[in-house]
Amino acid sequence: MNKILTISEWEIMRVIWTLGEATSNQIIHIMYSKKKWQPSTVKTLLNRILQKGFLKTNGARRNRLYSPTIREHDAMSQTLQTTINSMCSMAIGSALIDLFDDIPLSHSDIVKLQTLLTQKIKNAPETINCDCLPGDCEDCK
Amino acid sequence: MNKILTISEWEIMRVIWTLGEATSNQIIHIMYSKKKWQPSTVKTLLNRILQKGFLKTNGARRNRLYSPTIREHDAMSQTLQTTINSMCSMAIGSALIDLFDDIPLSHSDIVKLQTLLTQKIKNAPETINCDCLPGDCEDCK
DNA sequence: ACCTATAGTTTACATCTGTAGACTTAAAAG
DNA sequence: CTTTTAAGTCTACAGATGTAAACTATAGGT
Repeated sequence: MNKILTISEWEIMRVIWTLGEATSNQIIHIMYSKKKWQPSTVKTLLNRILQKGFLKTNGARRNRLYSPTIREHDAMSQTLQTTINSMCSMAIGSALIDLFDDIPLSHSDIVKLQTLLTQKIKNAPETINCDCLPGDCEDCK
Repeated sequence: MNKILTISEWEIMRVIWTLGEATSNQIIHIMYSKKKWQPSTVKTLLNRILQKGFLKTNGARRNRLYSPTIREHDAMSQTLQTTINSMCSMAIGSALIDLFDDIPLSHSDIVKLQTLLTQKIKNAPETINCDCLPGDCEDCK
């Protein structure tokens, strides 16, 4: 599946991931208090997400339960990966470093990240090549 | 400016950032070899980016030079930040950790990241709260 | 068994995106 | 000076997205 959740769809998915499963009614109420979205908006989004395959239902004709078909975690990585794939490989590192300044990370996240980096540095290349131009990019040296 | 570059627009921007500035003709050729995009496609994209304010021109009526109004770096952080803002704060950390496994990072990027984390861990909170439901999220403990 | 409220389905519509052909006009060539 | 060529502008069009009203049918109440 190469579909991608949009920003609005993410808002819906977040509440379902958090609740584990939910009825449209629940989601409608939550989205109203979070965003003042109208019931129809939520219903439309729910169907679109269903079509994209990120949600499934228990099949009930009424008070149907919606639940995720993918872990939040995996969806996040996927979405971020897609975004990053359209950017210059050479510049990703420093952009992420910048980003990290603003992103709230828990103590344990940081420890995990440090462990990962300690591993990763062992085989890290000296430089990452720019892949913005066809062929070799002389300007990137 | 709260505009965001789309995936296709990123492709164009990447070459301009790499070259510093460029004529439409240059970009047309490069995009043809990279993506087989037709000249019109590039022209349209160029204008849309201009309208969004991420590019400016030198005003020439012909062989006009296009150049960025924002650093690649900053555009990257901005775009990633927007994406991340629609996700659960609590889950970002571990999603990024996952991501890092696949992202190529240079030796020096990793060192910088390590330095940053060493700083960041000093004031890191024990946990980051989930912000997917309105009010306090009991399910996230 | 009948009514009603509401969950679920259809339709709507403006804007954005991806992709590109057609048209205009002025710079370059002859 | 006229012609040609190509850079820049306009138009196009299907599909995605954000946002929501209108419609339908049935589960649950009386």
